[in-house]
Amino acid sequence: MRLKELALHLGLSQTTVSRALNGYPEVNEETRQRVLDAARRYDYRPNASARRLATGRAGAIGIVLPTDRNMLLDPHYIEFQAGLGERLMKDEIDIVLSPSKAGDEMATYRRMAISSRVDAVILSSPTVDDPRIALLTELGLPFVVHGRTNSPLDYAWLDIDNEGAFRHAAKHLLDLGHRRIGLINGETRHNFALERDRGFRRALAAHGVEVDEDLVAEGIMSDETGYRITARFLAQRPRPTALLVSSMMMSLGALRAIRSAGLELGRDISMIAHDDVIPFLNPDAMVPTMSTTRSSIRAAGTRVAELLMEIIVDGRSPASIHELWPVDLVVRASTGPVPRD
Amino acid sequence: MRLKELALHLGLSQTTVSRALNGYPEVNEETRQRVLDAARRYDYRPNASARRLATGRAGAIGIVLPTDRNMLLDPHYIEFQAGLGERLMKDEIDIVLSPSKAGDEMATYRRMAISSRVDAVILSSPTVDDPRIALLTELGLPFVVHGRTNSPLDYAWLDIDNEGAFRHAAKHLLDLGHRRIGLINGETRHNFALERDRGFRRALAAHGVEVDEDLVAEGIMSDETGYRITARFLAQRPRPTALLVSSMMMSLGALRAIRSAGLELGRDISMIAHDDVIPFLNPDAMVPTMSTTRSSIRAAGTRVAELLMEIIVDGRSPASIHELWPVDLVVRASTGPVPRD
DNA sequence: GGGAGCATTCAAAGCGCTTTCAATCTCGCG
DNA sequence: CGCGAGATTGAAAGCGCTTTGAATGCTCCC
Repeated sequence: MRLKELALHLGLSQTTVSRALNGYPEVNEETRQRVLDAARRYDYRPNASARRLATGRAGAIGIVLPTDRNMLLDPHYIEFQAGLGERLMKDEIDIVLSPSKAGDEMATYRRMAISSRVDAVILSSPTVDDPRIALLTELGLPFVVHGRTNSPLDYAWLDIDNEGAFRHAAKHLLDLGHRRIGLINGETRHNFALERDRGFRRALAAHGVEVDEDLVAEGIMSDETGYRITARFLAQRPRPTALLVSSMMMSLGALRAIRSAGLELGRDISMIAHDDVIPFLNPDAMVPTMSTTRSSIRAAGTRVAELLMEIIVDGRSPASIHELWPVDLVVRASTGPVPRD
Repeated sequence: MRLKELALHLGLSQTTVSRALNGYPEVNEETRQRVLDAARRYDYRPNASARRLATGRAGAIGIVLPTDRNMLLDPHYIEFQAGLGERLMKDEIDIVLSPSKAGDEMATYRRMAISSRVDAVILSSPTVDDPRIALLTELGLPFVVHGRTNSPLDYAWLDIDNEGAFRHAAKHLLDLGHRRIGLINGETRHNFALERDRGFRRALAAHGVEVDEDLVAEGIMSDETGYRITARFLAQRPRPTALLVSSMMMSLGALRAIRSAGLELGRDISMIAHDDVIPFLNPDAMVPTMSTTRSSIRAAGTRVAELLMEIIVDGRSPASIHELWPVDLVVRASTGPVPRD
C-alpha cells in the first residue's frame, strides 16, 4: 500500500492524507479520523527511504562498530545500547551500526555523514586525544560523546565522575587504614581510565601516602587481566591490603587470584570495583558481596539518546550540553579494615 | 556535492556518471576513470536515501533489539554482532537495530518490513515455538535464523549442533567414570537449551545411567545463576562428581561455588562448559584451564551475514539454507576421572 | 556508398514521500 | 449583497538517485 493508493481509496489528495498522518493542524478533524482509520485498516506505513529523501532527515542515529577485538570485548557496550534503544524507541528512531575495520573508523564516520545515513552519531569511550571529535565537528554531523576527552573544541558530552569515584573509593580504603592499595585500571589511552588513575593518586596524595608504581597496572577489562594483575600484585612483599578495580569483570578474575593465593576477600584483603550495573554481573550476588562505585551505564545510554533527540529535533545547541554524573560508593562485604599481621 | 553537480563539473550527464560509479560496463574506460577521480577529489557519496528509494533496496539488515533485560543480558550477542559486521562491512551494508519493548517485537518486525527499512532481518536464539518465523514468512521479509525451532515452515537457518555437543561432552564424562552428572542449562524455552538437554539425556541413556532430575537446572546464563545452581547441587548427597554447564559465564559462578565448598575443580569435581569463544572469557586463561564444547559465535555471525547477502543479492532461496555446525570438545584441566572416596 | 552493428552518451521518467503555493468554500459582518 | 478572513483541500514541484528508451558517432563489410 502506497500513499497514492491510500489517497485514491479515500478520494483525497496525497497532500491531505500525508498531512493527516503527520499531524498537521490544517486538516479537518473528521477527515483526519477517516484517514487514520483507513491507514490502520490497510496497515499503511510510509516508505522510510522516500520519507527520508523528502524530509532530509534520516530517522536514525549511528554508531560506528569497530570489528576488531579491543573495543568490542566490552560487555558494557550492550547495556549502553539497550539504554539508547529504550529512549529511541519512543520516536521510532533506528540505531544504525556501521561496521568498520580498526583503522578505518574515520572513513566510516565520514561516509555516514556525507551519505546522510544518520542524523547524528554517538561516540563511546573516547581516547584521551580522540581525533573523532575534530572530524565530526568539521563534518557538521551532530554527536554526543559518552565520556570526555581533552579536546579544545566545545562538544556535547555526558560522563560519569570517574575521578571523583576513584578518589572517594581510595579515600574510603585509606580511612579504613589501608596504605598499600593496588589499582587495576582499564587502558589509560581511554580517558575514563586516566581520570580514575588521577582520582586514585589524588586521594593518596591527600593522605600523604606515596603511590607504589608496582601496584598500578592497566589492561583490557577482562576476567583474565584481572587475574593476571592481581596475581602479580599479590606476589609482592609487603602485599597490598586493598585493591581498586576498574570493572566487575576484572574483579571476577581478581577474586580468583585472591582465592588461589589462599586469601579471603573482605578480611585479608579489601576490594572496591567499579560497577556499571550490568544484569549478569551483580555485586550483591557475589560471595562476599562486592563494594562498588556504581553508575548505571544503561541509564547513561537513555540519557544520551534523550540529548541526541534534543539536538536533532529541538535544535538544541550541542555546545551547551555537558553532564557530569556523580557516582555512588556502595560499601558491601568486600571491604574491611586493614588486617593486622 | 550531489550527483548533478558532479556531472556538471565533468561535463557529463547524470546517467553516465551514475553508471561509471556503479560499475556498469557500457561506459568508456577513460570516462570512468575521469569520473572516479572526480568523485574522489570532491569526496562525493551518493545520498543513501535517494539511492534506496531509486533501487528499492535498503542496503541494511535488521535486528530487533528487545530492550527488556532477559534477552540482552547475553554478552554473546555482541560477539555475534561483531561477526555480522565483519562480513557486512565489505558491501557497506548497515545493521539497523530497532529497539522494541518486550511484547512488541512482532509489531516492530512488521514495521521494518512494511516501511522497507531493511532488506532482511536476523533472528537470534529463537524459542521452541517461535512465532516470528511465521510472521516473517507471511510478510515476505527475508530472514536467517541463528538457531532453529520446530516450526513446520521451511526457513533459512544456521545452528550449531547443540545436541551433539552436550551428548559428546556427557559421554566424555561418563567414559571417565562419572555417574552423578549435573546439567546447568540455559532457559529451555530457547531451543538451543532444549537441544542440550536432549543431548545430555541421550548420552546418559546410552550408558544406562538414569537422570537425577535434582541435578538438572536451568536459568539465565549469568555468573549468579551458575553460582546458585552449583551451590544447590553440591549440597546434595551423594554429591555430583561432574557438571555440564551451558556457558562460560555460568561456569565462573559455578567455579566460585565449588571453591566455596572447599573442592578443587579437576580433581574433586569435573566440569565442561560451553564456550562461545568470547574474548573476555578465555578458557585457557582460567585456573584450572576449562574443558569446553567450543563453537565461535562470532564466526556464526559472519556466516549468517554471508548467507543473508546470498539471499538478498544473489537471490538464493532461503529454503535451501540449512547449516548445522559441529562443535568441538576441547579437553583441558577441568575434567578428570571420577574421584575415589 | 549504405547499412548493420557496436560503443557511448543522454534526456527524461520514475521511486514514494513532503511541502509550497494556489484554489475553493464557508461564514460573519458592514 | 458583497467581501475579506479563515478553514480546508489539491496540483505540482521537488528530494537525489537509477534506469529505460532513444540518439549519436564510428567502424566494418558487402
